[in-house]
Amino acid sequence: MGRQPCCDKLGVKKGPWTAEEDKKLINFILTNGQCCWRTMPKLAGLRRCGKSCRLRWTNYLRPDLKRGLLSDDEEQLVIDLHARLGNRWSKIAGRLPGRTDNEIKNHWNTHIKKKLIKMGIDPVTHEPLHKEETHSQMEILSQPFQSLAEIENRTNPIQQTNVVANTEEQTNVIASSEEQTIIMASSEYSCSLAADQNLSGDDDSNSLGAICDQIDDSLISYLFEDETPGLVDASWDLPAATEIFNKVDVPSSWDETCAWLLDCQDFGIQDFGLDYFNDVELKLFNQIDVNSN
DNA sequence: AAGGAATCCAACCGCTCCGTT
DNA sequence: GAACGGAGCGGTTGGATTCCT
Repeated sequence: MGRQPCCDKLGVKKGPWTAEEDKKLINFILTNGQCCWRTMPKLAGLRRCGKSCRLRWTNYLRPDLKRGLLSDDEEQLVIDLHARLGNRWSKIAGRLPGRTDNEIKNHWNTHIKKKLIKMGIDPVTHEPLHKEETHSQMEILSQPFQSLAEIENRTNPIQQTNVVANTEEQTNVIASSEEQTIIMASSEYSCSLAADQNLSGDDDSNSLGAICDQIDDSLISYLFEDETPGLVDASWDLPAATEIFNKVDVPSSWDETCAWLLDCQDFGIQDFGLDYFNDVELKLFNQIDVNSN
């Protein structure tokens, strides 16, 4: 006997969410909390699968989400964690507050993967793509890279030259130069990774490895634990957070409401407790009702 | 300006894990 | 221990947008 589908396929809407659906979902969760996803769509008056609701909430509507591109530091952390954990996006996301596994996965596939390949690094193994050549190039490196961004910058002059290239011959010469730089970059990356993985005990405070060394062993042991604690640690104290939230004006329109919720991205519901949101949602949805009439 | 290619990202799908009965 | 159901995870897709010719 196969398992039942997570939802009744008939009559279940798919595709992009409308503002009205978002409103219903937010309304329901703020009122009732994140209860059973399976029954939530029905209770919330949504013709959606429970999974779809959960995904929409966790990846887009949650008020504690950060928006926009990952910072250099975040990107660096993702690379390092990926080297250790592989494609365990939820574990990686767990160390980047306000970021979702989906967002990190997308960013990896669209940005970081390409950067690593460009640098001559295998994004799966984090090993240099030209391993045999790499060792002979290692001595050339005298200045450690400080970040992925710097590695990129160092490759830029060649890219600029590439634009000037017109003949096939010129292009070939440039390609080999670029390859050299890629090898150099990947060598540095490998050294950093090795240092990071405690394969090297050298003091390398400026290297990528040093940045990654900020992640201590306790973190790694945590990452391999089965249970994942909340994204935001206990250093958040509820009264202080509530005080901050009390200073936030309740929005006057639905658009503003969405923006307001996104403005709260640095805070999680779990930081304030359901009681707090029960209070806020009263104000919030009184406003929504007024504006929708 | 047009249209094809490339890129991005929200959303879906299928699977696994884990708790409950 | 088996069966079941809910939740979460990671891979993939497809539509929208941007870039390029």
